[in-house]
Amino acid sequence: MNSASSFESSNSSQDSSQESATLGTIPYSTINTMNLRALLFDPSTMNREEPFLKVIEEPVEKFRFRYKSEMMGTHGSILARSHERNRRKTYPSVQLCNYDRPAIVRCSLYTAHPHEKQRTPHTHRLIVRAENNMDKDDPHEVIVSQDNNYIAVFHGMGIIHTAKKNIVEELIKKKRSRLLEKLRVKNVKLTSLNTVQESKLRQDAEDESRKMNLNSVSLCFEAFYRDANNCLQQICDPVFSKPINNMKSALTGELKICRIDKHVSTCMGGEEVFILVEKVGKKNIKIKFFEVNEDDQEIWCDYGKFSELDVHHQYAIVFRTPPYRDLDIEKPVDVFLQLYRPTDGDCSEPIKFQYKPSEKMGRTRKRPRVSNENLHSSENINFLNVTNGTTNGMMEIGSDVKNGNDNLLGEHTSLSELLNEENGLDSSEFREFMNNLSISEYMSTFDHDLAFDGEKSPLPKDAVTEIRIKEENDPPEVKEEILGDYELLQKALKQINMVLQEKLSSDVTAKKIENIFNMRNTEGETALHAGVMCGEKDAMKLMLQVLEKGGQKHLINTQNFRNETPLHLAVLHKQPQFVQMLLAKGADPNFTNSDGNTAIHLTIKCCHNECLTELLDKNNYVHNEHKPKCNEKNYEGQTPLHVAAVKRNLFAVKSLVKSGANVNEADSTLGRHVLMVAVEQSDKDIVEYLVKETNVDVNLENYAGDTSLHYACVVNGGNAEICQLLIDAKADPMKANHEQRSRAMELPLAKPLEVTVKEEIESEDEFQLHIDDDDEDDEDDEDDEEENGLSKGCTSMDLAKDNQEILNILKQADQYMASTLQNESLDEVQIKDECPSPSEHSTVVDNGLFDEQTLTKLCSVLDASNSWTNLADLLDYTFLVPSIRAAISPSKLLFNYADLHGNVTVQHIRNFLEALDEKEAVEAIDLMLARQVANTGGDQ
DNA sequence: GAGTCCTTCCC
DNA sequence: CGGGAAGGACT
Repeated sequence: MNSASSFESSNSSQDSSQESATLGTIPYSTINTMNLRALLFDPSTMNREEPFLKVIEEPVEKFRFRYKSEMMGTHGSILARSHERNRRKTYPSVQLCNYDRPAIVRCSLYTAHPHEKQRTPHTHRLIVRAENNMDKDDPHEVIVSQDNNYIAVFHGMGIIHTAKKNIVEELIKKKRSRLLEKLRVKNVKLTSLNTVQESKLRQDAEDESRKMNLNSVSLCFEAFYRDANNCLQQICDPVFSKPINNMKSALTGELKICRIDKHVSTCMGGEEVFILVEKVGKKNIKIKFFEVNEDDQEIWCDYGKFSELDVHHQYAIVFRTPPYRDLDIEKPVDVFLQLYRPTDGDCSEPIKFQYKPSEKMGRTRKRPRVSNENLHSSENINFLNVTNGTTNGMMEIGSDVKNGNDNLLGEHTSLSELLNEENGLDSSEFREFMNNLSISEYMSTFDHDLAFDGEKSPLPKDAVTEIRIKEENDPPEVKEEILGDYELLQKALKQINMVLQEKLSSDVTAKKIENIFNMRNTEGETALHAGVMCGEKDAMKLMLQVLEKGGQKHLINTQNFRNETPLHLAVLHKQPQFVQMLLAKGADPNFTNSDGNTAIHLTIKCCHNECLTELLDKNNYVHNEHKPKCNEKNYEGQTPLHVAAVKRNLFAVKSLVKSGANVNEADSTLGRHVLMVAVEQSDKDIVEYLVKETNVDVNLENYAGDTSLHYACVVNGGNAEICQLLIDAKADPMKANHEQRSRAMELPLAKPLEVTVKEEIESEDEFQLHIDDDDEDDEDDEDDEEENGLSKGCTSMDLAKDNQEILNILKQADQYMASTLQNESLDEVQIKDECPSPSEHSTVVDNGLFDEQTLTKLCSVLDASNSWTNLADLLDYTFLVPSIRAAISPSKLLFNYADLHGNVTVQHIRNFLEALDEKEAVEAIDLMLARQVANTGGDQ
């Protein structure tokens, strides 16, 4: 394509008559635009063309630029791209076409600017190693002729990375020799440049050096012949190779995920994932999740959720997974995850990631969930059958029930009797409870269902697989230990019944009961867990009573292998009545499961507000020595409030706050408090509730020094509504985080090659602006720094600088703060020694420039006359003008800016206004100064 | 003064 | 060759 473009450009300057001449015998009129291109590339027409250069072998895309100091020894040379495909070494080559005499083809190093017209010699050196171990600089020349088919091959070239300090000198050297050569064509004797030319050269070199991309170069090929004066005459336009990029540069560097802390997420998304990455720019990186079909076509994609505040330096990103496209998947789905750089579209190698079905919280297996309504559904009874595994088991239960003598719990009367024995389980309360308990009814239902449905009914799939897996995996001798939920429950009830029948002494009974509640299934669960799982309300009542009366209340908190207590399971299965029942019998709500979650955490994770209400209801704790703790952190470091905010559950947030949860508690992973989490979730309602109805501290910062406002400015591109809420709650937009400001990080990492000239210029301006900002910061002296901690880091204002809407909101706070600052510390007006103003009474900006009266006056005058724009110019705040123009009072914003950001004195402003001939304004300031002198004098 | 970037050095 | 890192320079 290079040859094509140069070819076309060489033609494009010619008018049509020449063009038809160029095309030889073909009459111009017969050539339409469609076949013009084809004609030009037709070999038969080509040899009638003007000479041109054609790149035959492009150089490799990436090559290591070495510093001079690295150049001892050999380091390989620039090969051609084709070398990557075939094994033989090939080198960048060009062919001179349409030329029939020997010629010189030259290769030198140029910038890789996207527009060829703007390419200039590059400051790096293109060298070829010579015999004496000396390096010869470009240009490199090769003679072409018929002998080599007019092909120039450039081998053995390397690129020396010119050190920063030498860039300008190196450029001047190159430009000088080129200019001399050019001038010699007209004036053979010329040996040096005049002063004007030299200084122009230096100026150009300095300009170019500033914007030169040091990590991308291009080879420039030119063709010459020697004229009678031995001067080089150009044969045709130069052509350029495709860019060669510096392999070692961090800026064009490879995107890479080095490590990830988890590679599975539920399909609901929202899970926090940490990745370590090779250097990225926080403003120029995305995390892409995508799925491909069998044909490797992308069928779904979404992006990890994070803000620039979640990019740790340039090497780690903490993000939340996006939800998968289908939230009801039954099986895990494999997807991929990769880094994506928007500016150049570059991607890292994808790594595997898996979405798993959204599970019943805390459960890895699916179990049939039983609610009271379908308590005795045939499905569940069938499950029981299967659990028993054998007909034998079925028979056992069936016979138990039919045979009234050695029964489970037998019938009502015998049960009542049993309970009346002097076993320590006797009490009127318990008797009453048992009288209300229809065990026989409960059992007969069992009987009925068993007899009725028997083994005929289809079994629930999950139950079957679950059991089979167990049986296959477990050795036969422990088979009898494998108990399903129902089986376990049955066994426990049976044994309880037996114990109660046996009329033993109370301590033996206690021992036996303890044994019963130490029976575990394969999940490490007791009959209590099983009772919850099965939704057996009556059985639960019985068991809890037995435990209580037997004095083994602690067993109510027995944990399964995931450290879940029956209470955990009650909330996981969204059974508020069990929660209440368990709490009433003394269950401890503060046990944590293996993820460190209390029942409160879990119920919020499950979004079950009824259970939460029960957990937090004081009435449930009347006889319970354990009170719920609302500020406990799980192993993710979250308090229940954090979870509630993540789940965007306003009800839970409110309930927790009312129950004494601390709204200012930080999580232990990032130091986020609830407000910040709510902001991260863009949950306006929770934010509003927190700022308006709780004692939340809006200016709390996380470990990184970010406040909620920082987040509000950047999450999802910034949320104006939430910013407004925070600002109204007195959030401080000038509070800086702990980030170090580094210019390099603010520059786009890699510029797309397609970038237009205009864009380049614009970004240059932006760069300039940053420098200005920084300079201001540098001049904002240490006093400022110590007083406000403002000097370093990034403020919300900084983060919002690309979002006009939010910027305007933050500016309101500026106004507010300016006025409070003033009211609070008007009498502490500082006088600065180093202040350049001759006036002793120049006030320092951070105490407010003007009193209210004066400010109002100034604003009305300057807004009316529009002189505020001129003042902005004089104060060097020209860049502010467009953003504050639309404000009700631009002057006020200007003064606020000057007050908080600049080191402008009242005297400066006064003098500028005088220069602008704003007499009324000057007068107002003078009046104010006079008042201040009077006040100060009075005080002393 | 720490965090980055640049350059040199080394294997 | 290509990767890594030390150490100085630069914000």
